[in-house]
Amino acid sequence: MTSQQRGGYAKGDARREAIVEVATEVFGTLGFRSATMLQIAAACGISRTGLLHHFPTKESLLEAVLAQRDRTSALVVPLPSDVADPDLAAIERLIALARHNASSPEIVNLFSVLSAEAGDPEHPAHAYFLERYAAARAELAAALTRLAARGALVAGTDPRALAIEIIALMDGLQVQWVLAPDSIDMAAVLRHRIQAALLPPYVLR
Amino acid sequence: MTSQQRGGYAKGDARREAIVEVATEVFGTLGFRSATMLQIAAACGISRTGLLHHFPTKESLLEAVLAQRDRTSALVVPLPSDVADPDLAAIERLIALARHNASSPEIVNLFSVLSAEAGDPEHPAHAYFLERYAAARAELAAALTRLAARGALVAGTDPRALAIEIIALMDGLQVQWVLAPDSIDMAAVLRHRIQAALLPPYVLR
DNA sequence: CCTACCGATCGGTAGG
DNA sequence: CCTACCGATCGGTAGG
Repeated sequence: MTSQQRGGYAKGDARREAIVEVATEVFGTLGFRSATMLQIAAACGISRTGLLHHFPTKESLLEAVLAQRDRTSALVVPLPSDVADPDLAAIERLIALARHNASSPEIVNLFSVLSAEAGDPEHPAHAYFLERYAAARAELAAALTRLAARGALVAGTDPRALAIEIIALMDGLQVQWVLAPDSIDMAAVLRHRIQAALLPPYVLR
Repeated sequence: MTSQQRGGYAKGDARREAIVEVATEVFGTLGFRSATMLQIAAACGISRTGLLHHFPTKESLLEAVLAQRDRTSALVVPLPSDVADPDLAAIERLIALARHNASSPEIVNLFSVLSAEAGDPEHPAHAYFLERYAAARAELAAALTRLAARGALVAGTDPRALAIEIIALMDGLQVQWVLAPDSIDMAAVLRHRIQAALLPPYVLR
């Protein structure tokens, strides 16, 4: 027991956070299945069994990585509290997220690789992504439905179909962007598509 | 080469084709790195060393899988020779391909998983997908440019940006479709998006 | 956090 | 010199 801090876990927590960051990069590069605990431990500067002290299984480390992403993605692109139009703001957050992702290749890699890998029902993150996409479709469709009710969308727009399309566009742009970052402006393409669905005077930032 | 010829390799060729089909499914489910030669061999009903007789390395098997996909994708959705409008037909082929893919989950899995995995520069299929996407963007952009010159596209459409968007849409729809096939109509969403870029009297089949 | 281990399995190659 | 494999085993590494 060190006595630098009384009864706290600051040192262990900091180590865990550092491990989760390294694991995010390794899982993003190699996928969950191909990544090994030894590689992650080495990148952390600890032994494999040392790593297993903090995360007893490879799956528990994956859970921590996904939970950390869910926590921080809400923080990096916060919803302003003083917005005049919450539905429009929800859509602008998607564009801001795409813009932010373009400066975080390791996060884009992570979701691009894991979401594809998780198509296999046996994959440990299968349920996570199933729920994640269902929730994303439902939330975005709800916001678009409210916008349609106000006459903000072009006539004949199906909110649910547009929600599926926008989410697909974000994911597909990431695949191309990972391969050729300089050729793809994710935020610009996304913004252009969504703006095309809006009627004047609605303009995206 | 037919299978009736004297002194031919009909038996070996048939075996190789069967192996490539099995490998397509295994690589599509687990990705290249996580799939093992033993799993593929077992699924073929031969030994691992028997498999290595036909494909001396795992990478050579991946090459054969990708080459086979390139060959057959041109066959499943052929370009009709009597089309009045080749540029429009090229775009209709994309929709036909999406429709065809919805009945071939193993092919969708393969490209969804491999294209994400190949974002890593160390991945053996990295160069393949780099060239594949660059070529796809260039070809589609060229067709769209010709359509724009004829006044077939809505004013202000950037052919290259639209090409990137359409390809991203196809890829992103596949990710969602693999997770929830019944919730996603890939061909319908794709057709709707492309139709929205066309001016009357241009109508997609 | 480490050393010391386990049952099994990895991609690839030997001779027959 | 060709094909289509086999059982056994190489040196290393997997997750736990």
